[in-house]
Amino acid sequence: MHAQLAATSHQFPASGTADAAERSASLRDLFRGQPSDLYSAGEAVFWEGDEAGHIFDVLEGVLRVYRILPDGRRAIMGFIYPGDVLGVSFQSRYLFTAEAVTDVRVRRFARTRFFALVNDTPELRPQLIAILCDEMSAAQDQMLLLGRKSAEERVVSFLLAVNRKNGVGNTIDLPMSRLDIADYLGLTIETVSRMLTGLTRRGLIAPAGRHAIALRRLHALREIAGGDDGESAVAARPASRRAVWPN
Amino acid sequence: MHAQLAATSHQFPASGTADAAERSASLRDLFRGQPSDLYSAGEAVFWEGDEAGHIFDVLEGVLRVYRILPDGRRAIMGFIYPGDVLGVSFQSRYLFTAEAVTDVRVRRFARTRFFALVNDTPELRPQLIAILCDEMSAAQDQMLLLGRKSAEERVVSFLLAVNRKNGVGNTIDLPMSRLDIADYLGLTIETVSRMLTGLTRRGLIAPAGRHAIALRRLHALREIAGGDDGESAVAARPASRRAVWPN
DNA sequence: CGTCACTTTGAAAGCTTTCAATAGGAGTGG
DNA sequence: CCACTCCTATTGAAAGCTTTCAAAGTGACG
Repeated sequence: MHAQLAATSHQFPASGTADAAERSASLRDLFRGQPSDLYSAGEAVFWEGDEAGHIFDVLEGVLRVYRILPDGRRAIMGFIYPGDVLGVSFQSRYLFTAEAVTDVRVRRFARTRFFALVNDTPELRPQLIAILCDEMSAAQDQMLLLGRKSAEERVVSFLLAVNRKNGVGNTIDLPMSRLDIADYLGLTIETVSRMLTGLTRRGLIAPAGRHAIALRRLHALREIAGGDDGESAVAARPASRRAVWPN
Repeated sequence: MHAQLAATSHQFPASGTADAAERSASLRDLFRGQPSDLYSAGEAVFWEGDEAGHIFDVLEGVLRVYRILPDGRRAIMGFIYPGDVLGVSFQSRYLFTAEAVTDVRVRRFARTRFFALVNDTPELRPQLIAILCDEMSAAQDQMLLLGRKSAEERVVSFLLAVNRKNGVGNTIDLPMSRLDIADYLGLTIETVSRMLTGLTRRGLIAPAGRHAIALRRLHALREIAGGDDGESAVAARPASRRAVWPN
């Protein structure tokens, strides 16, 4: 349930699961009617340090958001999927660069107007807080991963997170390159590759081409991942995405 | 300016620097009149997974907030200082344990009532968003540190962050143990110790007892830290803590 | 002043990275 | 439609940084 991949975004529940109150005024409805922009794979949507002019609703495609150290080392803070809202956790400037991994379609909304509207709409305010809390939760999962997990645990955690967020029946799509994955997990491409090879050899996963992997033994994988988040945690916290401001 | 240490808290400007608008209704004013609770060093204020009943204003002392993997590995998500507000980024449950590093005095406020009040007070709403954005910013700094910095860079980044947040003339107080620092930086106590020894040998720092360190050559230290955040970034983003909702 | 916990230091081991080369795929042009 | 080229991914071997294991040193506290 916790959007581990989306360090800086929030995925709303599928429309079918929204209750009446939420359906009547969802944050993402604000983007309805906004013109949609296209970005080709590799293009930047905005740059770290830019004036934070807009907030984005991702309709199609996947983005990576990252920061870079002066000497060029890159750390990817998260991958943004369709249904995520990108850019809510900024004040005046973007804290990272957002780049299209695949071709991407987004709707843009002026940040100023976005906050003004949310501020004026009582039903939307808790949703904004919920987004930010989800982002913090994902960021903390990632800090735990980066600070205390082994290479294999990181890779498996990543695969499971992708499966939760975007998986279709235990097969996951990985549109990003190995370098992207490595920079997200604090590893090198070689290490990521070796871990995937090892998991394959043990029959835990089955790569299908470069950008798809079938997860074979979810239970074993979850055990490897560390078990700190994921299904078990979800079971323990079923309502975590619901109302924040208890009206 | 970004509160790198406070992964889950927000430090308000000193009262003297607050402008008129902020002074009239600061978020922390909500805690005025609340009874203050004392926790001895080592005591937990709340536990990960607990129902998130309260939000805390830290008056004195330092806290550590952490998560633990099933096998016992610990990752400290941040240290909370006086002036920080703890617990705003939770939905229904606490995402981590908060424990007193030193004796601590806090004011408690029911989370439900806190959000209700903020929701009903237009001047406070942007402040809440600002807190959450600052937390995200700190979390991202930490992800960059954990994912892409060397042991020495991590230790120096930490020292500089403490100096920015709590330093008095280039001398910093480190109330937490080496184990706490290690678990915060994704290292071991031995590595932290070795890095401090190395920095001392090179004349970059001068330990004064176990829990205080004088920073000798700030410029050189900043260079080691990686230069991604800190003073330079502050210079480039002077107004980042100010208004969020552009009224 | 002694004990206990924390910190520092040393040496060896281990995991990940680095450097290097091979393999595999996608896209392009003939 | 196939061959060629380039980019990405995988694999191998050695190096390096951090950890682990162990022991000595230091400081706080009773």
